[in-house]
Amino acid sequence: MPPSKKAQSPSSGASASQGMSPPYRQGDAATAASEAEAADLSLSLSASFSKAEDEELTSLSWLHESTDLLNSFSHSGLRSVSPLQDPDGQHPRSPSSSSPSPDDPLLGDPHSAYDLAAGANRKPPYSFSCLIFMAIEDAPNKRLPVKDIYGWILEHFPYFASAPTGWKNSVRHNLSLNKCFKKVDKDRSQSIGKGSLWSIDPEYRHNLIQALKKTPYHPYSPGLATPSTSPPTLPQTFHHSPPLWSGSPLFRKNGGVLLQVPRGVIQNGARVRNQALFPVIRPLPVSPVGSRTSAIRSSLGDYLSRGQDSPSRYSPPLCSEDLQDDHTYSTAKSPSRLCSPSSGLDDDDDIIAVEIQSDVKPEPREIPLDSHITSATAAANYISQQPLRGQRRSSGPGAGTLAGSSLWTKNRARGISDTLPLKKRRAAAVEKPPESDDEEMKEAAGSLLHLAGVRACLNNITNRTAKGQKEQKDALRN
DNA sequence: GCCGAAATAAACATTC
DNA sequence: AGAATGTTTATTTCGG
Repeated sequence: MPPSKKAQSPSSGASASQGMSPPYRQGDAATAASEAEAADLSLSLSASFSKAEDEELTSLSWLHESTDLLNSFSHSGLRSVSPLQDPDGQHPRSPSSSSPSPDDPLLGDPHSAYDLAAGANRKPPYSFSCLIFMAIEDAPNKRLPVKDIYGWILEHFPYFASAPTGWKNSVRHNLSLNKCFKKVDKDRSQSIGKGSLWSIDPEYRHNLIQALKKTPYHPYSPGLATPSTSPPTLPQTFHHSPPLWSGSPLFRKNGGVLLQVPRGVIQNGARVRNQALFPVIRPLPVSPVGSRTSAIRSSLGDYLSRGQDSPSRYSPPLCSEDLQDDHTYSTAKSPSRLCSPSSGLDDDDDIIAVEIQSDVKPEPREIPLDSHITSATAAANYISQQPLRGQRRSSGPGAGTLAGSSLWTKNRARGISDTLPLKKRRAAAVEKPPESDDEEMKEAAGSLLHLAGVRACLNNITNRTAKGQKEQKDALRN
């Protein structure tokens, strides 16, 4: 395509994803909540998480309930923050390109981050994948034809009503390229007219949830403020915040008043301190934390202990705190993918965060914790399936990460059969052992398997005996 | 400057 | 036939 055409594109260069870098500013009254509040919250969270154990991941209800709880927490002395806006009102500013200004009218306004008025002319902060995910999740049957996905996006994001029509192409592009989405077999869904129904691949569902957790409006997105300049406000465990959207059960349950925005408008989930929605996040060893943090961590610790006591039970999706690994749901190779459908691993499988000790930065990685990943082979396989650096363009056409991670899969799949449809090739690729011969990756695999294998084995053992579990955990932490 | 992630554009195929 | 849908490739942008 001629570059000139690109230049003419009104939306070129203003991708939503790029606006998704944490455009937050931390509030200055975030330390107001009392110790007692933190303790209470801790207890409540524990109860909430305990309840979550009994729920299935097929529903986000556990998420929303926790959101509710933490929303109340957010009103107990923590100040809301808002995304920054470009002077043109189109895109959130990245923190790097802006300096906090006390005069910013958005600062502290809990409802201005992405409200109806702004939404009409501001590009949504959600990637297309997230938009599609939300649309499908909002559907009664969790499946939608493309046309209805358009409709949902239009309904909830007025921006697109006046946006160039290319966004529809992008939606279709995402649906096709993103392995998180899959077409419903048309045999079972006839009479919907042209096209197919699209649904979320359960295998990648938590990846999408993780993507949503990266809503740019989350005030404590890692890129927001450096720890040195920001007093400890929220616990580390509050690092990711799934947004609420109008169709979410919680939002509905509260009659749309939960977050006090007009019904039908996408809610800025960042205003909700619901970090602990993902209770199996294992807090990393970080710099000194406040008592609130400690309280939450204590709560999480309890949850973790209980969760490991019953490993077969539900365990909410883990969110790695590693910014790189977790940067997108697609790059974070789905742990379940690791074990592939044939392994029987599903969303209910336990996942552990492997904490790689580093003087510079901890790099937890998601490793499925089940019988399939307790061996060095499994860990090595996990590593070997990671996309190799430098393969991006040379390995073939790619459209980014959604596309990019599937890119790797696809390219591998392509070697299997160029004649099969893309997604069938993917499926075939999953069954085929990885062919990575990259020595560097093997070395990395060795390193990681040591960490992952040791930990996974430990956990496996501890799953058998509650007593052993506690001891192993202690040993692990030491 | 490189890389990753995502958006965007477009060509082409398929389906209705 | 034409529009909608689906797939694929190429390119661009921007933050890290």
